[in-house]
Amino acid sequence: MKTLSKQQLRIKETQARLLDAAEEVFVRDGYEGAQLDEIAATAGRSKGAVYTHFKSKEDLFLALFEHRTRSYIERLLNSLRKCTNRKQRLDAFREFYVGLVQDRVWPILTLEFKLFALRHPESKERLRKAFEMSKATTDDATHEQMFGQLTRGAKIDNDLALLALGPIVSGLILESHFEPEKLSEKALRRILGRIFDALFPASG
Amino acid sequence: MKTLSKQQLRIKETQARLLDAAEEVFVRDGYEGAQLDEIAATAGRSKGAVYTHFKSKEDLFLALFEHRTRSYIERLLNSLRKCTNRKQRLDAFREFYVGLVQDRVWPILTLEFKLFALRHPESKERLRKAFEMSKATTDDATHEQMFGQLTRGAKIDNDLALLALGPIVSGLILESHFEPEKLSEKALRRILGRIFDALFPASG
Amino acid sequence: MKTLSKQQLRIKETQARLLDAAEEVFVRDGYEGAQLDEIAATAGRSKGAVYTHFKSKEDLFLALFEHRTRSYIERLLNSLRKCTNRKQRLDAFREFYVGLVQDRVWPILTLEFKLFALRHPESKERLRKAFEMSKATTDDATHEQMFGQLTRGAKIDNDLALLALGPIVSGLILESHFEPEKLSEKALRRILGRIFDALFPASG
Amino acid sequence: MKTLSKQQLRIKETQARLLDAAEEVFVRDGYEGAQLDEIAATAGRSKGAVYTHFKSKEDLFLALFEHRTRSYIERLLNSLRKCTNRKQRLDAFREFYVGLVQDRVWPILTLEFKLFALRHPESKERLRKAFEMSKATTDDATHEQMFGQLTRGAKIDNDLALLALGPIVSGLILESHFEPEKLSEKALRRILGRIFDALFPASG
DNA sequence: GATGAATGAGAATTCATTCAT
DNA sequence: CATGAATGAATTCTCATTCAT
Repeated sequence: MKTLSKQQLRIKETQARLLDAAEEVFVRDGYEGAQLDEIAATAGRSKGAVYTHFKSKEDLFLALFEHRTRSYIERLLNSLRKCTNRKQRLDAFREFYVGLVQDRVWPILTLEFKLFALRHPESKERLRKAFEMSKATTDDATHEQMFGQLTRGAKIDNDLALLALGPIVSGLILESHFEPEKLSEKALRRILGRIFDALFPASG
Repeated sequence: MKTLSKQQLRIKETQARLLDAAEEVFVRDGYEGAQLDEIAATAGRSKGAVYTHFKSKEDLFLALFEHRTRSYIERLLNSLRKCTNRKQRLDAFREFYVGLVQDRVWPILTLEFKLFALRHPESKERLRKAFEMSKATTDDATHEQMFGQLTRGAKIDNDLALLALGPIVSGLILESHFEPEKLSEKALRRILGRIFDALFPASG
Repeated sequence: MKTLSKQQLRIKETQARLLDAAEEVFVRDGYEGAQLDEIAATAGRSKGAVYTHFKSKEDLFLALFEHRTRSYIERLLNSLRKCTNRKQRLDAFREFYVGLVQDRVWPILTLEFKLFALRHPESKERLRKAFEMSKATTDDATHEQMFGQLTRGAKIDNDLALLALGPIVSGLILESHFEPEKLSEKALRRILGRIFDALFPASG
Repeated sequence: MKTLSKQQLRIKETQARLLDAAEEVFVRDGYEGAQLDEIAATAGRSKGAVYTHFKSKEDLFLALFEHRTRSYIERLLNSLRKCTNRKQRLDAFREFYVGLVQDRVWPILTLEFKLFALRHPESKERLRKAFEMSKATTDDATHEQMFGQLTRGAKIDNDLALLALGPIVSGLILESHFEPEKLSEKALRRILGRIFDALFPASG
């Protein structure tokens, strides 16, 4: 158990504040539209502080992605760890995705990252690693624990479905901003649930 | 039927070129990242020409959205018009959505517009009208011609599903840029088809 | 004889103004210290205009060097052209260098360019070409017309002396800013004259 | 003879390291281009340490000038002190200047200081004192010891020549960076020697 | 004395927009 | 209608300087 000095605490806090502020501003204004000035101000720090901790706007953006990705994976793995049988695991997994609907931020940010990646081939490598990370959540063992032993064809379908879930959630959340009444949280859950069940029929 | 003078033809052509160029550049670089200079150059015109035809960058962007939206609606209505019975109509409709996966451009542009709308409340009104247009495709009559007479609950579900389809396609297309092998066009069609069938079970 | 349109004239004028302003400000403040803002203002143009005509601050700086180098060479060649015999030519040459003493600007700018070149190896190639240009003034023919047929050893010494003259003038002009009374124009001429004669003894 | 405590030794060392590092970086990058960060790093210290010992970047720069000026004067006076007659003294003096060509650093730094002085009238006073110091080397007594009793006119010429020598060396050293082969150390010595002899003919 | 996180003024550069031709 | 020179607001990033530890 390491005790952090006051300085180290302050540093940690600054970084956390900056990441939080970055998330808020990047989601609200998009990568290009976001101004470092505003991120800094939102974090209660000065512009310069951003550069003490991140090499550039892009670096901050990517660091944010990596950081949040880690959190989400952590969260998913945690809830999977609590499960004791296949059914529970699958339900936890289903709930994780369906539950994303409550999160107005991450799915949008995810779109932003993907669009960024599309448009900045230079940072492709770094983003690839982070994407990798988020896809690798379900290694073979975990996969089997959730879906059981599948035929090769069914396995491939499952993988595809896994790949598709995130983007689908993102798309839906984005749309819900324009039809908040029709695409209420409840409605989204129902749609997503139905899609999930259609994509993972093997889970029977 | 009016014949256009050479002058008018040139104008039409310039506008068409600019819209095409705008589409290419906006998709590639995003709204903020796109430069009028480059759009103009891609269209084989100069920056100034853009301003002859459009009030501003934003105006060009919105005009593009309206223009393309009209095309897509046109296309959908055309294929529906050719149908003679409910089954055909539903299939045409299904094919329209599933077929979008061939289009690497429009679904991405759609995301871009939505994100733009989210972040530019000033132009919300204009965008709302265009969105309206694209949603209104399926008025009650058309709706019934495709899905038959539905119970109120089923009708609502159907509406939701209609709303959800576009964003889902966009999300999937975007993702496919990062997993082009796994999310091949064929794979996307299969997934989308399955989702379509899950969302429109009434269509049986 | 080409007539320039009003537009072309304006462009020419802008470029000339910018180069003049650049010279003034670069000499006064040094390359790093010079602000584009001020150069633009001095030229009666806006910052943006600088970028219409030059790619960057560095580009402006280098363009200035090339431009001025060309002028000086032109001037020297012109006065040499008027000469009809060796003695006249040598005197013209001598006068050119000694006369530089009146110019508070070019010798200092020359130092600035050299220091810049030392510190920006990236643009070495471009600067090398300009330096080349200024050294190549005296090709073999011109050389012989001034100094006559020299032995190999004397020729080498002459070349060295030619190389040394410019820097010596620059050093002296710079110093004269700190001892304006002692290093008056007259005093500088005397010193330079004496040095010239010591370096070109063959000229007898 | 005071013995310094460990503390005091450390201070001395830090200052010496900082001055050395400053020299290296200022020469390499110029005053404006030099970054305190890099000077500190080169000295094996942190940025903060610079401010413990010097009030500002400018202060460090000026302190460096003063310090080095003192060394050079010291060195010259030392070699003069060893001499027992006029001829020896004059030779020592000549050798001092001609020998400067071995030093790629001080002559360039000298230019940097002069240019700085030109552009920072605020610190003119402080620089004037240092310049004074370096010029005052040769007080009347020393002067006479080297050059003998001169007529008023010859004395003035001598003074001018003394003033001119330094800048000439600086100019030549700078140029030699661009023509290292032609302006080799040997070539420079020869040119400088010739110039020296031309400027101090009285020394016969 | 030494550290380095934080500050914030400052500068180069970009780019949508205007307008004379 | 089309051009592109010119504008100038806006923005990222730099770096000397400060200060709590």
